[in-house]
Amino acid sequence: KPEGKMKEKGKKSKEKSEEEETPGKTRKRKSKEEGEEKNNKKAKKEKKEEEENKWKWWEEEKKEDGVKWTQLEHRGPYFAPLYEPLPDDVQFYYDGKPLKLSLATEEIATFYAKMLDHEYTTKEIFQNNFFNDWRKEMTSKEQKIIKDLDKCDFREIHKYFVDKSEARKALSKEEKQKLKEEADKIQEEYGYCILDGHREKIGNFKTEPPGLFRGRGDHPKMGMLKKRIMPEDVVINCGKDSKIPEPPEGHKWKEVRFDNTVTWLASWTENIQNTLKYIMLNPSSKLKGEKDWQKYEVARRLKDVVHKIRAQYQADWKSKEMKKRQRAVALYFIDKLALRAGNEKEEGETADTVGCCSLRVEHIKLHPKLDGQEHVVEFDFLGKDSIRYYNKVSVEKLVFKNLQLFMKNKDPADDLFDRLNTSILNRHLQSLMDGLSAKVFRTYNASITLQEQLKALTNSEDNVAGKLLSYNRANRAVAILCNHQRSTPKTFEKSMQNLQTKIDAKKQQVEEAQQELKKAEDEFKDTKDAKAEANVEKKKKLLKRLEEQLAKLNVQATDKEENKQIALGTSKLNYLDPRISIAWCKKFGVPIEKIYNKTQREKFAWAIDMADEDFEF
DNA sequence: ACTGCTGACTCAGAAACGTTTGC
DNA sequence: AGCAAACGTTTCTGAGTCAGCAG
Repeated sequence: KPEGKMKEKGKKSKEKSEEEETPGKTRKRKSKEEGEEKNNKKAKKEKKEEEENKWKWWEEEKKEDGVKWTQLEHRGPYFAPLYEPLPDDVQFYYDGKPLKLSLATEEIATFYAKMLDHEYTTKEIFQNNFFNDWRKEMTSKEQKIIKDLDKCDFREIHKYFVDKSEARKALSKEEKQKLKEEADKIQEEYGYCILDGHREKIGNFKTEPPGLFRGRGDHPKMGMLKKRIMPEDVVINCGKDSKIPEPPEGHKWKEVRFDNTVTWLASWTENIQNTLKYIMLNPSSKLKGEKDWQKYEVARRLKDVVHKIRAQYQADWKSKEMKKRQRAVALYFIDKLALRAGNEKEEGETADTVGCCSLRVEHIKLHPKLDGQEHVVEFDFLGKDSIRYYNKVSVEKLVFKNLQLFMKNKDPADDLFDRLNTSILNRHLQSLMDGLSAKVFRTYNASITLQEQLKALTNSEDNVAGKLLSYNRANRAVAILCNHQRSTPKTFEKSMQNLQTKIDAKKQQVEEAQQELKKAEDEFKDTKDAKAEANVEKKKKLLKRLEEQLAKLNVQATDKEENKQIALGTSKLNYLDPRISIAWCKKFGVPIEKIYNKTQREKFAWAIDMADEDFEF
């Protein structure tokens, strides 16, 4: 099979390139390699076997509509461990005096105590929500005593957990190994299911442990008590003919059903927002992979009609119907800026965040002229996960005029698109193309941007490191488009400095090597003997190596700086058609391992198997 | 046709964890 | 060689999207 050969080649070239990058580096690495030789053989054999066992579901016929599986068997969720009471010498203090708490009250106290050095616990909403919920679980005796959170002293409990986690870190290698083996055993038992005759990995097979709810951003429910999930809360879903999972001893399930039109294995209702939580499969599974593949196919279909759609919404900017105009401007934002759809949310139940359709007047500012540009819209709002979206965009004159119109006679807190919501918008989109909804534009624009950027930035003359920098830059362009942010890593400044120090040192080495080469060349000129000639060659090699190392460091520094506040992972995992990246790898001889780690390769196995270097999104 | 609500699914960054690197 | 810092990976679970249904 040509595909198989391709893969082998990729692997070999990877090993080779890694050797080249560390020429003659220390015996340590070598001896390590030799020592691993034995295991290597075994590992290779296992790898091969595993590869043959891999389920190539993408080569199979698809199931009829709505049916997700015919066989599903699993062990049910793995429940969070029960609460272990504190030792007697670890005490809670109220108003300066030690107070022995009932078991339930103590457990909740530990949730708070564990978070003591987190910023959350300083927030009033967090404290109030916590205290309210805590008091509900107290005995009436405790309720009479504990009336003021400020008089509660959790510090001893806090210290107990800090010490405990440090003790765990300090365990010996053997003890850690043992713990790991125990965890692996649980993973083996509960972490997999059988789906249509194949063993598939489950994504989250553990129930969420009880604790204090931590929302993102300014969440009105932060600090509330998240209750322990019991088997009696859990609905099991499995195949009719398969073995029904056993509930933990002395317990029963809330319900067992056999619904093969859904993909979840178990579910329960979470008590904070009263919404459902599910146990589902890992991204490497057929069920997830097939859906992922399909998502990109829908986005590729959009590619064929996007010009028509754009022409139409531009025409609609002049529509007589206000509703149509709003729809057309909103769609323009979604297309151009990759905004999310923006469903309405229940006020007071969640953090105040918006997407396109739920934008309010206060979230945009109109500048007829700004920094030499015309018709500038300044966006400033909190989006998903309370991540700030800030952008100044020059828009078409008609869009600008329409926005002025939409904002006329409105308060800052009024909806910008008062005649529009996501269901109107999506119904319209569905009528334009089967399967089209607002989020498809994000997928489409992300993927097409990657493809274009890769084309524009990659230089086939570059070495692998240089090509990877281009890849990262293309990836970064997408992350910026989708506003995928991260907090600047705490150690950023310092590690940047360290890198700079290394660069300076390397520069010096290069200079020295240059001088030495010069010296060697002079000597050769004088003596013309073979030894001197060999020396020249040696120095040349050294210089070349050092220069390469310096170049690599410089590339690293650039990459790091450009990346400090941008999260590449989300787009890589969720928005970029993996076949684009794989085609690029094959075309430019970059090993796939350089851009996708093991987990990612498992998730994208379908794409790795089917994409060749000619793939076009 | 719109409204509200629910269910099922994707997508999101932080934090925990494990491995590698550099001193 | 040994240890801590840095870095990459995995886990966790909250926050969205979107379709379908009842009224």
